[in-house]
Amino acid sequence: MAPNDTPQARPSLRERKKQRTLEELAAAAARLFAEQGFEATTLEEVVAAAEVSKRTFFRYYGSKEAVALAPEGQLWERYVAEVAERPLGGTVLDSLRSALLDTVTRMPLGWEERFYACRRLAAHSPTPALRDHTVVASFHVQAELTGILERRLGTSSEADVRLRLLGEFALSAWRCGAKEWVMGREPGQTGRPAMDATPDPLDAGTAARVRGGRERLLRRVDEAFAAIPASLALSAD
Amino acid sequence: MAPNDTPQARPSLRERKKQRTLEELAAAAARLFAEQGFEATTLEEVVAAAEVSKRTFFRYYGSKEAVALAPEGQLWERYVAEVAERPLGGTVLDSLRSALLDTVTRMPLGWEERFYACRRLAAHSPTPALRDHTVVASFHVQAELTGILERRLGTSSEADVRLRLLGEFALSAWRCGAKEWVMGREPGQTGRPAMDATPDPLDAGTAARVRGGRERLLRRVDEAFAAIPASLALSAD
DNA sequence: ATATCCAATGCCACTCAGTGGCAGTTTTTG
DNA sequence: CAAAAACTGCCACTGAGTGGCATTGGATAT
Repeated sequence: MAPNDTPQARPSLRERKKQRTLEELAAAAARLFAEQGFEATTLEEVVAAAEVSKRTFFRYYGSKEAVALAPEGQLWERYVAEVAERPLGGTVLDSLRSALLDTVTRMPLGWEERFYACRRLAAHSPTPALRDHTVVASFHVQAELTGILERRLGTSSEADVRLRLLGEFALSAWRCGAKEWVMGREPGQTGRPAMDATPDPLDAGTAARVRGGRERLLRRVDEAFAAIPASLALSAD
Repeated sequence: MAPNDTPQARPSLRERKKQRTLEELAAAAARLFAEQGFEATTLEEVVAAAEVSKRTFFRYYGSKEAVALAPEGQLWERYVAEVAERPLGGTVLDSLRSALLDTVTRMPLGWEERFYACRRLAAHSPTPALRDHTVVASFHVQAELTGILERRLGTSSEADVRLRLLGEFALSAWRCGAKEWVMGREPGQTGRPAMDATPDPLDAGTAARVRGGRERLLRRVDEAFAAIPASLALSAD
């Protein structure tokens, strides 16, 4: 039925246009939010810059927050697909970890810069709307993971609680690792700020070598996963 | 300076009035939301029922969601206070667990019914607004816990990641335990629904013996905490 | 090529949560 | 009792998000 059963499966013109608007919206949003801040920018401005109607915007993104965090959304989309398909062996938590690391690794070129930009935007916003949205998004992922694992493991009895917990832990590790990364903190370092006090709206030029690139993000997340057992045993001096 | 340095510290008249409006708002909201649903009820109706202006409402609650989940908010308020003050010994996770259980135990009489009502409301709402809010709220708690623990333990070096993870785990266990509770699922039970299919808006009469009361909630949360180590080791058949 | 179909878009009016500002009221304080 | 401070009400306003309907423009069949 589809006109393109060709091995290379060129997406139809219509699909390509949709993809283009999707990206243009994200790009326009990223630019405007970076320039003026998230709350100082209205949706009207974004859709005007992307040359679509406000009504159309909401057919692509669920909210103003969603488009601001588009890079993160892309990650989650691929992550759940990865967990749903990859063969899983060893402990489930290890599977979730390696699936996540692989997904990050395979994200398109330059993704980490866009991701860094949106996380930084969230971290520096006066209102918590964006921060809250990242949390909520990671929870939708957790819920999906739980469902997938139930299906793939034939969820037995009270293993149920354990499965839910696993999803939580995987996302906890991600949140911690990602947070460490955006804060640019070195692992064996103490105290809070640990980076030159730069509340610069847009870091000038290549100053954003993006906190050490994607490899460092991977390392941070990996460390967070690895720290899980030790954290459970942590006791008060 | 305060006019009441009396041992019994009677809160000033002004304080008592504030407390009253706070409760009246929560009560009016709970009633209307239960009757008509969360999204079908406008804020105007709520403030009319409580006989305050909309402007005043926002001086008491941060959002429409916040007042709907007021019982949960009360819990968190007391929980962070508890963690901040109680002496902590043994593993940190155990401290977080027992602090949470104690806090639940000491909540005012009838709290679990209001809590159950608002959780059920969230679970049955067509829009995810309330569900999302519970998640966000638990994260603000997690952030506060992390801060408190840093202060109390003199956060050393990379113990930082572990601390953050601990906060996440405590709240993960809470979320899982509370979810089990509201779903009324028995621990050694399989499958999804596990309760008679009752999407009844208000369970008739005392039908809500509230899923076994507060003790069962405590047990569920305790079980979730206890399941943490086992979940880490869970492997694919 | 032309007629047809249907997905995607644009436009418009609308709801409603949430905010700023200021004037009026009540409690506290001296 | 007067002045200060805290609290409230009213009103206008912003801006996100939605429903409905007409219109455009790829896709498809003849």
